[in-house]
Amino acid sequence: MADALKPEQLGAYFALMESVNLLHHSVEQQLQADGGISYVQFQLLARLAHSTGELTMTDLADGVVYSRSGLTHQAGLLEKAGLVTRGPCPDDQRATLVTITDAGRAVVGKVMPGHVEVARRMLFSQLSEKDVAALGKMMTRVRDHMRAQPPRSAAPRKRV
Amino acid sequence: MADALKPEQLGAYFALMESVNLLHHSVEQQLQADGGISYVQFQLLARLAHSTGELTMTDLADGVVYSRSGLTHQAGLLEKAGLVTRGPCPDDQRATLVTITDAGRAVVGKVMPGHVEVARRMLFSQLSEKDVAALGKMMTRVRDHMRAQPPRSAAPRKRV
DNA sequence: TATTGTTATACTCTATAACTATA
DNA sequence: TATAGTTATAGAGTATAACAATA
Repeated sequence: MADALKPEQLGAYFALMESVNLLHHSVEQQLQADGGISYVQFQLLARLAHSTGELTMTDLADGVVYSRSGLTHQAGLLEKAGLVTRGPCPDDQRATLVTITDAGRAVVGKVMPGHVEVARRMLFSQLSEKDVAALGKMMTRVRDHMRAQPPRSAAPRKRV
Repeated sequence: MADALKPEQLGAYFALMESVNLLHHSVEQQLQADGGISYVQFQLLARLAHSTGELTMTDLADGVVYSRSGLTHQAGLLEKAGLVTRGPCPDDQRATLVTITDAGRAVVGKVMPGHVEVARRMLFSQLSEKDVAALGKMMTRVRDHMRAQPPRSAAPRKRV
């Protein structure tokens, strides 16, 4: 039942997608250069650093990664790099508790200034305070809506 | 010389990145399901369809792909799928002219309604007309700035 | 000498399915 | 029976470097 988007909407949509693509690309480069990590890994480390320091795999996955195996893979890489450790979870024997190490926190700290620099140079230099406030409100609303949306692992049209 | 971002900026930044990630992910799924193409391929086809129908590889790459070989690869896939053809360019013997086929236009047409539907459901349902206008202005400004920024292929800190 | 594009190659990310173990 | 996580594997995307041809 969806007709075409209004030209304004279409323009906003493409500008949004392209801007974030470009930003994302620059951020990936910066993170790789300054800390040898990807944006996904940065998100995982940041999430751990901002919590009590340890989270279960499932908690860690939410919103960052779209498949269990993908997270296992990334957690394995982070562990191999010494940035996190994995151990049993006392509350639930099935779960794995991921803990950020001092080295992990150090990487987050090392990477942050450059990360902020990129965001500032590419994004915030072009936005007024009002813009930022408006953008923040909109995107928070949008994000919450998206997170709520379908069961998060929407069925990908399987046969059978 | 960059200090930490203000909390508002940080919040806006992360909400923006996560929203677009989620949106991008949904769009990829929709495009794959409805047309068997990726978002990058959609962008290339859309760009061709909205131009005269044929563009040189370099023109086609701008803003969509970050390496020559990546575009060659994608163009090869599109050609194999019968969605574009590649031929010599009369103006410049070095260049390759990429032309969208009827099948290519058909795929764009086939995929559009679902694409719009996703954008509407995930994004525009949460935005007022004013929001869209503001977002469009901001992101257009940001995109133009990003495109202008460094020489587009910023030197990736090589050794030697 | 600079630019356009391709090739070969290698690496990363992601996803599916099958599996183990706990709840 | 459902959930948490891992493994194996396969597929797609992307980038680097070396190369050929033309400007």
